[in-house]
Amino acid sequence: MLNLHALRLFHHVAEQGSVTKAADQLNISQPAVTSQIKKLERELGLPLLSPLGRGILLTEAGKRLAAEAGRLFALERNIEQTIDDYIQGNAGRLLIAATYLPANFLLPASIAKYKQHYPNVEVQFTTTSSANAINLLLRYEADIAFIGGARQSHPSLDSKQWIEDEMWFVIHKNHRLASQETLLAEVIKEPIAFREKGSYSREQLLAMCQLHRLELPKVGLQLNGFSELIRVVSEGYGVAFLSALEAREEVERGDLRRIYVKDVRLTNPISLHQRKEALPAQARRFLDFVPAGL
Amino acid sequence: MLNLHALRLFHHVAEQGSVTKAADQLNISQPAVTSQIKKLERELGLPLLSPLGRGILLTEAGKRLAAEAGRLFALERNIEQTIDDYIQGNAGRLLIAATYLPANFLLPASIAKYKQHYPNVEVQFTTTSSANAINLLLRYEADIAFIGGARQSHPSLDSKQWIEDEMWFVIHKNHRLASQETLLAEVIKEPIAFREKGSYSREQLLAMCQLHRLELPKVGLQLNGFSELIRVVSEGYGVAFLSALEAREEVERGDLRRIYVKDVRLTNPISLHQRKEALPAQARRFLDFVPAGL
DNA sequence: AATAATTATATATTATATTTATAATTTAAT
DNA sequence: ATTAAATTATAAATATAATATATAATTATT
Repeated sequence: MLNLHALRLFHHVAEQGSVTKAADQLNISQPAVTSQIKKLERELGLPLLSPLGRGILLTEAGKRLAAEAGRLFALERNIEQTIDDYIQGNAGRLLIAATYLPANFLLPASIAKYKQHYPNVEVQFTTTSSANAINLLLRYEADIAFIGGARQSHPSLDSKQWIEDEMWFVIHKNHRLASQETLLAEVIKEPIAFREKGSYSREQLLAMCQLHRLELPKVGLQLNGFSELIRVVSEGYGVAFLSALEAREEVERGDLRRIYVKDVRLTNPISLHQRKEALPAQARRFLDFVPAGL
Repeated sequence: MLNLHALRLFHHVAEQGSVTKAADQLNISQPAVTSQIKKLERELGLPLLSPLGRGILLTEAGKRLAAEAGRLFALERNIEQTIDDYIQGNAGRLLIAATYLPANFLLPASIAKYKQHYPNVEVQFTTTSSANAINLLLRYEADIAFIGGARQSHPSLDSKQWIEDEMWFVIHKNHRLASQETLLAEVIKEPIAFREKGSYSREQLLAMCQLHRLELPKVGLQLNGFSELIRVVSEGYGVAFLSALEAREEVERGDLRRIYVKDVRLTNPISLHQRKEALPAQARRFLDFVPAGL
């Protein structure tokens, strides 16, 4: 096990060819340098310097050791550079977890812009359930998580509201309710195309019916993804209750129309989660590319 | 400038996956390790470890740093090995200086044997004047010097007598004095083939004549190398006064004959010189292959 | 709930590196 | 030849840093 502190001082002495100059460069006193080099010589059992006039000369062993020390401290500088790149967020990994809504409608644009600015950062983007996103954060397998719907959280995480998306009722453009104002009681007379059990939209809608003391709507269809849902409603079957983000494109294109349900105004909260410790630079930089929350 | 001490402890922690095990391995207490790692985290501004149950987990930055640290400490072991080879005398350089007599008649056999045992040592063998041999020692451009003739020396060098070679008078095999006993006074009536001015044999012979209060011999021929000298005498011209080592082969072959000069018994001392500090292992090992002095 | 294992923290102690002052050596200058 | 300047070496005192001890806090295991 080499004495790397003493070796560092020796490295400077070898480079400068002088104990005094090395001490100046190191901002320590000359005797401190002499003493460390004597110590290194004792530890190695090799003479490294020999006096030459007023000054010193490297012995053969000294020259060889200096060459090796040069390699070692070059590697050290290399590592420092790597660390600095990492700290600056110019290298390393960016670990993002998200649920399907932000993963599909909000983040892709941000990730693309981020990658253009930080091409050397390896981006790992995981779409998963909100519960698993939390786990990834805790296990350091994600640095930030974007979670839509239910406000999942955890005591050792920091969470904040990010975007509040409106919930929309949508229907086929030729339906009599298309673009009409009406009430929830009217809407649930129509067959409803639902997402899977436990999904935020489904739970919210059922809760709203209970609140209004209405009969629960009949589950006309149950579908697993938002695009399947939209396709079915576009084909003319029933009403869908979903995030504006999911439906906006179809509505703007005119394939679907909203129903303006006056007595229901629900939103789908999307939140941002991270560990309590300081955010890694990669994630911090990424957030610069993410549209600000409301 | 990395804190290489703390980095070393961190390296062990990363390798063991445990602060406690690393402390055991390092033979220091567990809090010493924890404290150094906290210090490193502060210095780098990066979290390296995070608690995981009872135990720790490397952060992303920790994993990256551990990989870099692995490279650095592997290089350290490499250097240690190089140093050890050097200390054992299995690598490095062997720097020998010698004057022509040991360089030609004594050392070549030793160097050959040494090289067979230590093929990885670079041998540098310089034939030069005795004064320059001393300089090479002082400038660390030689580790040992074999000097024939005048007993050169220097206060900061250790010198010791090594071999005492006899001085011989030799002459052509058909000469009337060939293999005869006689006196110096008789010999110097013959023409003498001399080496260059200042050479040991020439000075010694002239001093001997003065001591015996004889007229100085006439310089029949002056030659610069011993082989030229021998060739001339072999061809039948005059008497040569030289080291037994130089003449032995020719005498044994019968081309030359000695003259046994009863009132002159001179020797050519060959001495061994080194700096006062410990001899490098390469030179120490080499001396094992050198025939012991008288 | 109790125990064992592990890391974290606080304080005291020890070890180590550094400074200050000065000596010794050598070169260069007068 | 003396003197002055530059450099490294040495010794003692000081400052800094690393470590040990004791204990707390956390978590997994029984």
